[in-house]
Amino acid sequence: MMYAQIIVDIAHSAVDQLYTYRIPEGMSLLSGMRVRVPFGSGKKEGYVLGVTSECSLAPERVKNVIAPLEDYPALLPSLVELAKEIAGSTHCPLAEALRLMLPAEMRGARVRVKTETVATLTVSGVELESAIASCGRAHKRRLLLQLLSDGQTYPVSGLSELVSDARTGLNDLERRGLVRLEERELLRSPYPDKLEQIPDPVLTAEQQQAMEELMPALSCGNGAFLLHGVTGSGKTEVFIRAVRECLKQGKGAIVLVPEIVLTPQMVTWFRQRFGDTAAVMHSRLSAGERYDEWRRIRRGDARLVIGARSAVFAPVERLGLIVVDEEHEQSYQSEHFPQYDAREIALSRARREKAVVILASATPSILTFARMERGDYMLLELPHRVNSRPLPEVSVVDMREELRLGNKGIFSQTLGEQLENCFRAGHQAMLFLNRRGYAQFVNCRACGQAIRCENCDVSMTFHESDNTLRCHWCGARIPMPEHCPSCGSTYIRTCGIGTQRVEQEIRRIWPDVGVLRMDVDTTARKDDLLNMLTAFREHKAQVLVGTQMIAKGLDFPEVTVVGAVLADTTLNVPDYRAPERTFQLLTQVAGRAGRAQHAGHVVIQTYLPEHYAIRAAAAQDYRAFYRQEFSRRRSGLYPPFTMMARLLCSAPEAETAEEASRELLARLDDLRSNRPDLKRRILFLRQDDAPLKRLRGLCRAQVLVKLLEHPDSREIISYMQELAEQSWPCEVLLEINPASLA
DNA sequence: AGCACGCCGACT
DNA sequence: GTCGGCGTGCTC
Repeated sequence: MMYAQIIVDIAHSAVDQLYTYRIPEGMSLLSGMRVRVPFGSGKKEGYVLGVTSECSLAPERVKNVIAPLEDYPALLPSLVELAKEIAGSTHCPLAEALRLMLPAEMRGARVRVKTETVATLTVSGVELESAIASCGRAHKRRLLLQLLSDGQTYPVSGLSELVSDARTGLNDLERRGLVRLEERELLRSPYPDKLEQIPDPVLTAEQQQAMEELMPALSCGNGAFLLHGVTGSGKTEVFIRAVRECLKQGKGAIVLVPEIVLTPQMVTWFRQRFGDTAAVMHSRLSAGERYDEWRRIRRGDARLVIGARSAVFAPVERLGLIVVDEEHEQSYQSEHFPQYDAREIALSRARREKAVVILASATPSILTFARMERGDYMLLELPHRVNSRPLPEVSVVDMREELRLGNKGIFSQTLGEQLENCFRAGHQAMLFLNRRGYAQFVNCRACGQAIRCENCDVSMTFHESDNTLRCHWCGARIPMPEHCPSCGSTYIRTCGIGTQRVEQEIRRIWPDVGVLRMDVDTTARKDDLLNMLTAFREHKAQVLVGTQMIAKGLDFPEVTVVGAVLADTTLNVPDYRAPERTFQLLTQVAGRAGRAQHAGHVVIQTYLPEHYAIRAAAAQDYRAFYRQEFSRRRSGLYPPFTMMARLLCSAPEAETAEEASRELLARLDDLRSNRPDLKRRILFLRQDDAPLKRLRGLCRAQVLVKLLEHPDSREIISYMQELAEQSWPCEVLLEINPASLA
């Protein structure tokens, strides 16, 4: 008798264990298969993690597996191991981690295999001739036989377009044994169009050098690389060659991009070079598309996968390479549970499966560059743009000076002139401002209060389009009031600028120039974003105004002027990563200029022209920025030297959250007093309100712990995890180095 | 996650 | 006396 060790697909710690089921006679189960099993009073889906002939349980307690859900193991062994690692490190139930490995719609059988009927001729030569001759007045049947006479298989739907009611004729021909009709699986492809193939460009000496360093690693199947190349240096060409080498060796590859919008562009680049082998994986595919793409990959029909962070779990066997493009992007960190970081997963998966990892960026994250310096990654550098195109010329404009000269507008004289010249020459421009809406906030000149959201502890942003105030945290909107809600005065005004204001200003100064604005307000629907990018690429507008959405890796050859309308918006965020984000954003934005034949101009407007992040970005000097930022992190005790852990308590009543957080603080304080060895790893421990005291109607209190980056700190984190999992009168969430400390 | 069992309050 | 609240505990 055989038994299966099964994880039931319930993401709850109470059932996070292996259950033993009997495999009935005649059923063959393999490790990795999904099954239906009786559980408690009902039926559940489960994952077979092992098959044994032993069973230590009393036989009457063991139930039978009902049936496998697929006839193949949906989970690759290496991905099961990866799931175990994620479950262990993020303290989530194994079922939850296993779910990451499958398209969501596969669970609960919410999606079906789509099929079509296809027809093939079963006869040829003389037999076919006589069959055609015997058709007599049945013209349609003769025509069908002639259409099929090349021996190829054709879908019935296609034949129906040429011959009306083809199905009737084909049914008759099948009865007579001339044609075989069968059901064939149909794959819903997100990018069905065929693309023209383009030849390989000649590699630059730097690209060649990078390939030479990559080749031995690709052959022996291990190694992690940091590909640091300035914007426009042709990093993509290096991945394309590395992927090709990998496929040539019969191995598979995964290319991660930070944003779903960047996938079509990347897919096009790859498909232009190797046809339709690439599969796409990201959360915006339709259920059917995602399932079909997943199956193409699982069956080995697609060995190259391109996608956003979830694609790191694609079921690619014999994986040879994982590329993480724009490695520094925040979006590789998952915001929902389990909170994984696709970069770390890529490194771990690659190590396990003997694959190469390439982390690529023009502005590597401080953490990645520090690891490279420590020897974790090999450095590949592309310090020059392809075809010796110069980096764009960057000017920094001091907006204080501008004000002193009497310019109260949002464009400095320099930016104004650049835009004017650009428009006159018929070129395109991009204006970047990391704040959507019309104004940053609205305040009352009588009482000085800014208007705040009822649910969240933040000031609301004015949206001119519908004369509303909106909360950018919870999405609440209220009509723009005429009186101050606190003192009733009518002296309320808008402060600061947002993308809407920039758009309006362009329309005012250059009424004939076409403007497109891209931010979450204009790209709400599924295809808005892609449509706008296409429109801009096709020159349907001359200026693109946008938030960081427009900064990332997009390639618009006609853009010659790029303006950062107010660089300080990202710098003034109270977060230790603000300088890093600002530098990355400005460098990326600047890199959008002058990518083709025309030289580019970049104007950075700021009230802080002396700041090292702005200076380094203007000089396009990554290493200068890295050196300063690294020493600031060390002296200020920020990551990667330390880690921040937070227990966040949220409850409808402030009192509940506060009490819980005080109790949590007390427990951690006990740990600190009882364990002198751990005490020195704790840099600080404090309880207070979260910076956003109220969010979406919940009151939030927190316990913040700053720890030295040291193995001992693991134990403290584990203890905090245990605390979080205990039952509290409110929700308690543990976050490690959270992306935002709001 | 579900569903059972179990111990205390107001209802035909 | 019973119906029903949701607290604790188990599911191969």
